[in-house]
Amino acid sequence: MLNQSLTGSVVSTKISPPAPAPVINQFAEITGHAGLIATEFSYKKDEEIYGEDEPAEYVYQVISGAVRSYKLLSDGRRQIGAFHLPGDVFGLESGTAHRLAAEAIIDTTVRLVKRRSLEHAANVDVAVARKLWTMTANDLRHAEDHMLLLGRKTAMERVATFLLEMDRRLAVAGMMALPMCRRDIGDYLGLTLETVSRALSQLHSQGILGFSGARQIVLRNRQRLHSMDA
Amino acid sequence: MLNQSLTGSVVSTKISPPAPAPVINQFAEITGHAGLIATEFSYKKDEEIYGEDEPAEYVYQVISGAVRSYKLLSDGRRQIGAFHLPGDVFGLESGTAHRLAAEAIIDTTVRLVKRRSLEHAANVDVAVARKLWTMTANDLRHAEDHMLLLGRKTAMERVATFLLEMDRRLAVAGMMALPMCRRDIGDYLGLTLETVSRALSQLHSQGILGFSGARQIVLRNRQRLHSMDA
DNA sequence: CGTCGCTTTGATCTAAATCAAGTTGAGTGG
DNA sequence: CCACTCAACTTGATTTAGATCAAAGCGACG
Repeated sequence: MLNQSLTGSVVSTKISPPAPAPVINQFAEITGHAGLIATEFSYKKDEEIYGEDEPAEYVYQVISGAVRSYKLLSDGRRQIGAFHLPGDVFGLESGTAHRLAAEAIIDTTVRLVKRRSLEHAANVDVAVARKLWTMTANDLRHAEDHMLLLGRKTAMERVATFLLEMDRRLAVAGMMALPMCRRDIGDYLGLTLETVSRALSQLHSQGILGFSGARQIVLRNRQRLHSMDA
Repeated sequence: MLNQSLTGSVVSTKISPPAPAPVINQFAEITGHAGLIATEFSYKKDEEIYGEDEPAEYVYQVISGAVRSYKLLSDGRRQIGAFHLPGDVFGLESGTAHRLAAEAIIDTTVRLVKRRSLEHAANVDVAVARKLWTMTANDLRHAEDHMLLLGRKTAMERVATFLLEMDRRLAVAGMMALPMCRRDIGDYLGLTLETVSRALSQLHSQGILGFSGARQIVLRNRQRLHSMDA
């Protein structure tokens, strides 16, 4: 398991600073600012990036593709805590181990830097330290919102919240191409895949969304969806 | 709402450094190290400490009593994200607003420091910055564990997990005195108060726990409880 | 152009919610 | 000190949202 994250197929390795990517955020900001060494790496669909409780050697940023972070119970029940889309940083830990496992949902390329080198940069530069704290605080905010969803929202409310989240995060030209299957959505929302499917069908029949293929969705009435998200 | 946290009954205000409290943790560590000004303050049972989305002027530490942090849906459904017990820091935000509301569960005394002064200390001292990050990361870890509970555990598993958590955090001489009512427990576990009560009754009838009053609980078989927590 | 994984839809089941009384016990006032 | 009161808790009866079981569609890819 240790170094498992290095067993995927190598695509390229290069020094980063002027990031070449369609990714314009925080992580490049940090790697640029602190002169860290970033490497690119790719994973096939369903490949594990790291396991739960595995030593946290690297911090990752999605360049292309999509990742799920999750916990498992001993009998296989799974809770997905977050989906990571292009630009998102994941696997950032304050301690030495990953609290959730991570897998590529589809073929995915990530940028990665050694956790130790980020921590070193944080010791030297308060702005880096601040950024790490802010990124963890953003993950916490998402988790707090998601606890409310999991503990108290109905199935329809959960699906509405999910659609609005994905619309915000990955809609291009008013359409979203979901990278994940119905089971992943269910394991994110604390529902079964059948319940997710039924909720989507109902929204479709009400004209609130349109499909072009099961995973290509257009929201036709965001306002009504907002009114359903509780 | 602004400054609401100053409308409670004042008990005392004093400069902190050599903390007089039965509380030995992180927060005193920071206030001592960075020479911050800490104030004590008290809240009556069910009094609001701050509201959701209110400006985060202070960071708090429980000296005595107990606090619930929660979110509400518009129709009143409530999700308690965490209980804060003596020694715990709460209300720490990386941004400028509180993401959850906080209320005293019973009469409670807290120590508080201005968020701005903590942030200033973090700009000067990397160790303080690191501590703030670690505290937020610990909250995130708890939230991640709780998402698994809320999304995937059965009612009995949730109650077993709750009992083991409270046993770890507040048992004295093998007995725990719960400060919160069944409804609070339900709103923490994503259950109704009746379901919580039934699960506790079942554990009682199986001899796994003993009661001396509804909120005084002795765990008689932690191992069986662990085997039920999934 | 066939196959297999994904998705949808239908039928049935069930864990937990809801509705509804009682019971208990901590705190109050006589 | 005792009795009263009221909120908290327990327990029972019934309902229900979502899970589970089952069987077609469909569509992307080899």
